[in-house]
Amino acid sequence: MACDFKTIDEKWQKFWQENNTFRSLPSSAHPKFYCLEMFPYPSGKLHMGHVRNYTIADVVARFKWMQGLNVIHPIGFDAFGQPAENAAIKNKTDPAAWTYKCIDWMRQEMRRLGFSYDWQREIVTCDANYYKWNQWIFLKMFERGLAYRKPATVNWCPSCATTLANEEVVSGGCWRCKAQVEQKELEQWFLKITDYKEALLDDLKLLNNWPARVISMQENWIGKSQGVEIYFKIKETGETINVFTTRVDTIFGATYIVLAPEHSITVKLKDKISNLKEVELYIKKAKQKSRTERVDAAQTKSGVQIKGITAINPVNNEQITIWIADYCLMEYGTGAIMAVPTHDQRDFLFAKEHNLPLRIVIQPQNQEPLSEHQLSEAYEGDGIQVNSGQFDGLDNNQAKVRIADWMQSTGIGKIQTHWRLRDWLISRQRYWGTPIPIIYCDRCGVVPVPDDDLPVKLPEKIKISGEQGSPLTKVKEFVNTKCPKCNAKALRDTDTMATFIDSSWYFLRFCSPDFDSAPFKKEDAKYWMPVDQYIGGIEHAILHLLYARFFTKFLKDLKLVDFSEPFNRLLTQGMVLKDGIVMSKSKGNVIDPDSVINEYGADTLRTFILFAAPPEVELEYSQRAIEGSWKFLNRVWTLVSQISGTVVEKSEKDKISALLRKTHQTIKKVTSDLENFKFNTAISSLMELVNAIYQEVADNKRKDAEVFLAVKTVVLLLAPIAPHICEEMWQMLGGKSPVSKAIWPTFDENLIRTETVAIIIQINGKLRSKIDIEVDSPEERVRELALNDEKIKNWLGAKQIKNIIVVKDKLVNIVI
RNA sequence: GGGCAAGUGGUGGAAUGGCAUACACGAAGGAUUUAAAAUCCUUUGGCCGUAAGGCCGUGAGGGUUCAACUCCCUCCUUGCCCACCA
Repeated sequence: MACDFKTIDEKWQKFWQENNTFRSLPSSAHPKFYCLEMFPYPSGKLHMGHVRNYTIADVVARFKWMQGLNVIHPIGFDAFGQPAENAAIKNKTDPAAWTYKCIDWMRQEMRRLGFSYDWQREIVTCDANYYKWNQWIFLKMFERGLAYRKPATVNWCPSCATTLANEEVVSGGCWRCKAQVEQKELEQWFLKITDYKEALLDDLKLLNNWPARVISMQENWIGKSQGVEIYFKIKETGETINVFTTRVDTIFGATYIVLAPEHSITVKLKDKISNLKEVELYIKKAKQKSRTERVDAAQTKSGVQIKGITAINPVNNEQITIWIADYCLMEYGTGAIMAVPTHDQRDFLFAKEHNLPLRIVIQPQNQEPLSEHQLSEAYEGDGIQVNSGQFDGLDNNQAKVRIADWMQSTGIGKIQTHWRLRDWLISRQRYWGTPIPIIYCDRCGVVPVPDDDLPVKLPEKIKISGEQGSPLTKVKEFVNTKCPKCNAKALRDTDTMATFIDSSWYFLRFCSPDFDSAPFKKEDAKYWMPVDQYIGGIEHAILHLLYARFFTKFLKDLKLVDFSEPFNRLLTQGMVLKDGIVMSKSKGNVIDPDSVINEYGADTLRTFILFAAPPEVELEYSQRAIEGSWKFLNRVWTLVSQISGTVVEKSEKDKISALLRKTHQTIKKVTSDLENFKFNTAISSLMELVNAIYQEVADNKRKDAEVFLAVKTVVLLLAPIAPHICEEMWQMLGGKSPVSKAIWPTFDENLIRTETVAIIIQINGKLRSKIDIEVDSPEERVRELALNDEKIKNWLGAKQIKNIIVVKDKLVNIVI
């Protein structure tokens, strides 16, 4: 009789819900375990990527429950964001209505997958009870000077009169109306994440249980680099241009200087520039380009020389030309670079384009010396200094240090540390987000909304057209207010916050979701935090994780938390593919999880997704493999059905049977596999145990205590993976309380140990024979047995034995 | 362009430096069935051989080692992330 997955799914989902099985409260009786997945954006339906993410987390949570830990496993919705606004424009509805509809749908799907959430902790970030605390944290940052305003450029569509996100700019045009996108400067709010750059970098060392590649991505993003700031004098005026370089060893090869179009020197020395018109035209054009356009690798090496002024290289007093090029960005370094075309590929291409001089200053060792006129690309490797004055003959890495010291002591440069990390721009000219709690008063200036007036509520049911700027600017009741200081007429900030703010501290809100006098209750956070296991996609490896770390450090400075890193252990799961490409709407290869659940049940989908690949790598969706998982679960089901009604017979006591040993081996293997997220091999070994039970029942017609134990063990070990049918089977086997809260089985090392062990015999490293011998046999005996083995004797013949290597209980290798 | 992964049967994938291909899918054969589905059992890396058995084999080429899918070097391919980041 095949298993009726659908009925069983519903029965147990109802049971868990009615019995609050996964409700978690602080308790000193058991150690806590905080299991968290990256909460979803409510876009409409769950996709396979969600299913994978949440299934992995669910197995971890259920496994920890069964191991007796006090587990917190919450879920919520990251509900603010542009898609809701766009959907509202398209369907002429309200973003709130659309969002809550999506949430209802997704919540239902999550229930249908049997996830063990504590639903009483659910949070939705577009709820004023949540975003109130975004505003509160923002104001705390404002008080401490960590939130500040400065002008910044945005992508601006002149025809829609609205700002565009980078992804809404499609090859230089607006995605909706195709109009040419402009760059517009606006006063915007920034958070001073750079104040925490050192801690953000240093504390990466504490994250031993994060994937190495996420650590290195964060390191690169923070981008600490040691280098030298070099002062180039302008011959004609005596002004100085500061240049930052990490390759000071190449300074003698600098043959020109490149400035960012925004560099102030062009304005300052206007009068001296002989081709001013040409220069100004270039600057104007460069400023119109979006950042992405400017950094587009396909772009030609455009640039223009500033005529009438020349720079002096301070190390050799050489006069060199000065250029402006849009590939040089003002935000990095000093907005000016020294160009060394022989040892930097970008400079090389630029120099070739504009016919600029080359000089080699580093010669590679152990190969033909390079020459300027034969160079086809820059040489960026190490070597020996040449054409470098008193530093000739030094190894370039040594020279780097010597030149830097020399520059510092002679005052032509200064050793400096540069960071790539910029402050975080959080203003969005959008409706569907947290209003920025700031009021502008003619008399008092920038005034923060007092704590007592929080939340600044987002006006509801307003018209959103996607045109004529931010919708909030047109809501008079919202914009017009009174200054909290002087009570005069004043205006609210009409921007909203970037949604990454919402996800930067939500893990703390889960600890006390209803608390109403602070973002979270200190004692609760102290009990539950930090997150023991965090699980999510690699696409969040940089921004989300960095912002969450930043917020945590800030909250520590506020003394609201006593730890500096929010996530102890991180798992980044791989993507779900179909036919070798990422499953996505745009590719049209999406499989709806719902349809799989309807046909095969939630447990089948869960088992498949865990079995098909290790969690960190890509997973290829396969209908056949779904059926395979379904077959396996049915096999287990059939076994339990057959055995559950029968009388248990006594088993022979005197010896440890193969089945009992296999049972204990499987407990050991599955336990360690689940600890290490090796779900695929955990399932394999469960399959092996099930196969072994089938053999016993078929061959020996056994239905004794050992068979019962083996079957019960399968149900327990499988419970985190396929919880619905395991609950049902557990009940069939006489379990009184839910298997979800049953005690995880333990193994007996004595039952695993065997008396004999198979030793492999190699000749010159190749397998030639095998023998069974007693465990712990002395080397002498192993050697003797190996040499007396018939097959080995044949192989050896009269050949001379050079050496024999014996690895205890494992192998003998005879070298001839 | 930079950084980081990965490359193993027809397919998804196993393998603390020690039996390569566990487990599963697919395929072939068999049992059961009036028949089919489902289920159960057997076989299944390639080549040679009736067989016993042998040889080859983890992207390519080198190296270290008694022994390499695993460690080192060079290269190729694919994927991901970041990107004129000085």
